[in-house]
Amino acid sequence: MDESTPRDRPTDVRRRILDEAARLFLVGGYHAMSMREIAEAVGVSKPALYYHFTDKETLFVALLNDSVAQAGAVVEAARQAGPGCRAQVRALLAGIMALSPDQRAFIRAAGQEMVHVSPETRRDFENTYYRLFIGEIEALLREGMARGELRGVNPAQATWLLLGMAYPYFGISGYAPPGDVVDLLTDVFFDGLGV
Amino acid sequence: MDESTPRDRPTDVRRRILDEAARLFLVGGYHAMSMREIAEAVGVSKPALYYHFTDKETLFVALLNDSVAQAGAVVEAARQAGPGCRAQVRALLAGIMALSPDQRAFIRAAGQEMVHVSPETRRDFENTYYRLFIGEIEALLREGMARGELRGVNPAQATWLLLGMAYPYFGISGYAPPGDVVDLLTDVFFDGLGV
DNA sequence: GGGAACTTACCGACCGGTAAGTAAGCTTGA
DNA sequence: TCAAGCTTACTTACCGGTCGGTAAGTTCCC
Repeated sequence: MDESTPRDRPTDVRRRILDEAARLFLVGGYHAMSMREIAEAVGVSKPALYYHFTDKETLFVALLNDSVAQAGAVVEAARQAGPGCRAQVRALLAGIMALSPDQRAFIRAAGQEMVHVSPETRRDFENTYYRLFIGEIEALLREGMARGELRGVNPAQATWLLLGMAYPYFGISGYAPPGDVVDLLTDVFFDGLGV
Repeated sequence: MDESTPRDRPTDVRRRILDEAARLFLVGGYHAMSMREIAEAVGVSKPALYYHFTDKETLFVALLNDSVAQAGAVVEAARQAGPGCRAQVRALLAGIMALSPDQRAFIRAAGQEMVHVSPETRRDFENTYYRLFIGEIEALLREGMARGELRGVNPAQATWLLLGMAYPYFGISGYAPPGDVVDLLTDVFFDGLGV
């Protein structure tokens, strides 16, 4: 199949806009992702961006949706890791650490930068985020509790505990977590650090 | 002592600038904290801000230093909570949860927004932050390990684990964590969730 | 007089967004 | 077959608005 035509296919430009926008977003958040800079980085004029996305917020939401879809796929894969909750949690953490550092940094930053979009957009996004990511983890832990594999906490608190433990490794763009972190976090979550 | 003079004492204006800057920062980060809006909120002209602070970055750093001093005081108080590491960790978490939600939200946001200041300023701040907060927690945990109260992890990893677990409760400005969260986090950190 | 604590009025840079024009390809009717 | 007309994918040039920051003047107290 012939992919290269003399003229770039339009989907290429759209894809490159998203890539450059994500790169700039990682450098300095929503405000660093200026429409002028994105256009320059892609090599098109600024109104070309507005041809592909109605405004800056729409472009940002497209980035967010890509990101949440990736995160959702990680949870879905963890669910397949077996009926045991511990194995599922370990697979979830392994999947998160297997994302690129930039992907993790993007997920971290995205939550903070939602203040810059309209309330309706934010609400829509948070619903998607909950449905595809947080809610799925919560369900996974709830089932583990029903099977008696966890104790002493409700599913929502357990979810935030688990994500919180992983959170420092969502840190800096470009920083890879140490290799044994998946085992460490799994062990602490289930067994603690006390002697 | 007479606090009210016909003319406001200059330290009052300086204090009010810091207060309004912090409030605006919490609404939408560094960029939402515009010098014009701060001036209007305080009820002075914009150049009055530049009389008290050389530039926006200096003002922001003053906010950060206030915040890190508060956080450092919490760690220092936790250290007094006894020779036992578990009691110290519990006191640390209790101290964090006893801060106002806005103070916690500020600490959370500050880390993300350091990208907007110059590299030298960031480096200076990170040194202070480490010296007064992270490093002190790390020392506290290292001493606990030396006494055999913790196992299976190095002090730096344990520090980030502990802070990560608390992190979800640094979340939204205005949200107070549930009352039992200190016990929950302490128990998970030392004993885990496994049956 | 002189300094502390401001004010008014302004600067250039950058922001998101748009109006209007255009080159290239695709569709369709004679 | 081939020109007319429409659509896609842009371009140049510009808009009003906000940003951080400053020069120069003013008021008030010691």
